[in-house]
Amino acid sequence: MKKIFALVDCNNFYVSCERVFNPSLLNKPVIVLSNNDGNVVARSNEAKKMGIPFGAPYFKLNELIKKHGIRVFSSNYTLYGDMSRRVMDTLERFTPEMEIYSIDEAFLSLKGIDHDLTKYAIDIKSQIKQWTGIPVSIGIAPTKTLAKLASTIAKNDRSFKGVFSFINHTQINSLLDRIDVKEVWGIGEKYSKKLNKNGIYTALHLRDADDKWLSRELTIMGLRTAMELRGISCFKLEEIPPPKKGIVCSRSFGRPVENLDELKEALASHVSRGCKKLRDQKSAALIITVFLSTNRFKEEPQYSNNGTYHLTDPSSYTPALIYQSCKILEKIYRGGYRYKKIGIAFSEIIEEADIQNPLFALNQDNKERSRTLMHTIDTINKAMGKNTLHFASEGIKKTWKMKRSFLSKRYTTHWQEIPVIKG
DNA sequence: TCTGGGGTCCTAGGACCC
DNA sequence: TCTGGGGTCCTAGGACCC
Repeated sequence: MKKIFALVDCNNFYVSCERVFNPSLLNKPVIVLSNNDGNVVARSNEAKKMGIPFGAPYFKLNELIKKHGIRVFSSNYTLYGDMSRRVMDTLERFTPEMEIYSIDEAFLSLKGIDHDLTKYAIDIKSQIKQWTGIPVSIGIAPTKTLAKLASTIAKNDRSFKGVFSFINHTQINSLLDRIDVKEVWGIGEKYSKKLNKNGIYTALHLRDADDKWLSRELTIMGLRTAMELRGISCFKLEEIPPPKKGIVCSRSFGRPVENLDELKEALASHVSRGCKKLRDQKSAALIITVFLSTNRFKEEPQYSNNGTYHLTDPSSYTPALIYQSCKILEKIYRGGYRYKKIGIAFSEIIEEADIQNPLFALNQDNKERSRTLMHTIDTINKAMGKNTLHFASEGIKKTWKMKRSFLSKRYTTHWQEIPVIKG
């Protein structure tokens, strides 16, 4: 049977989440900032119309914000993560096969749905709106790449009311010819420039480009993208997310940090989060990398470096990894610089099931104890809230923590912050 | 004063081996 | 003086995504 994909894409997701719990934001320009209140990562349609680009640094927008009364929010990932889960739970009721592609997007397989596909998608859309308050756009097509484009068409052309399907469409060529090639999934800035230089400006041009040229200039991935535009499916639905091959945890500081002990605190809390991610996916790492850097936007002495340590046994045991990463930090740290960011990366990640106990492990008891300790901490934190228990090395005051000056409440996950309806 | 964080895949080139 | 050929593994870097 022919494949049929639907891409469900939440409109301006973070802004929409804020609006669900704060209706005064409707029809107003709203932006949401990245971690540390750095850049704009989500914009309402009104904000987009004012010409605020994705990624604009917040501090450059002061005037515009004042002039137009733009509402500003810090990223509230606790809220967005929970809203995402609600949207995905709703989608799951409509199809057994689905891939959660990102916090605000999911691919569905509509193979075997025998009623009118567009009508079905309209039902999905209104159900999500009703149950979660989040508006979505839905694109339907025989390949993922076309489904992505279909959802963009659905979003941008109001006459489609949020749903567009390429299936059995008679005007595909003229539609593809109206889409800039850089809108195509997999074609970024560099590739679109290269394509333009060679006379390829639209999705239609890319579809009809020469295969050999494509695979030479854009690698096999570019060729696959063109194939997908032709309706030949090359990217399948990934229903079960594969375990991560690398895990990175880093943050920039709310203020410059010079002091080694403060860097260690920040590092320890990143390691702690990273180890939790390892344990959540039932895996352990063999390689730790620590990296730190100064603020590259400042005209002041710059330094960045990283250091790596290979563990003898794969581990996800927080205290051990904090210890090792601090040793790495001591090696790469140079005094006299104003640091902006520190982070940790875990690689060579092994699944727990594949870890063989070393033949002559003398410390089997210790291992068992470590595992129990981690499990206990994770369980308590799950029940009582993140960071109920944490390691002393992560610090108490954490004055280096990221800035989040415009944080909304955690409406859906904390009893104290639940919205109250006044009668 | 102020510029995010976390991933994936592919390729070229070097090291090393027979 | 001559400067093989093929294979594998690893790494760094480049491209992309949200």
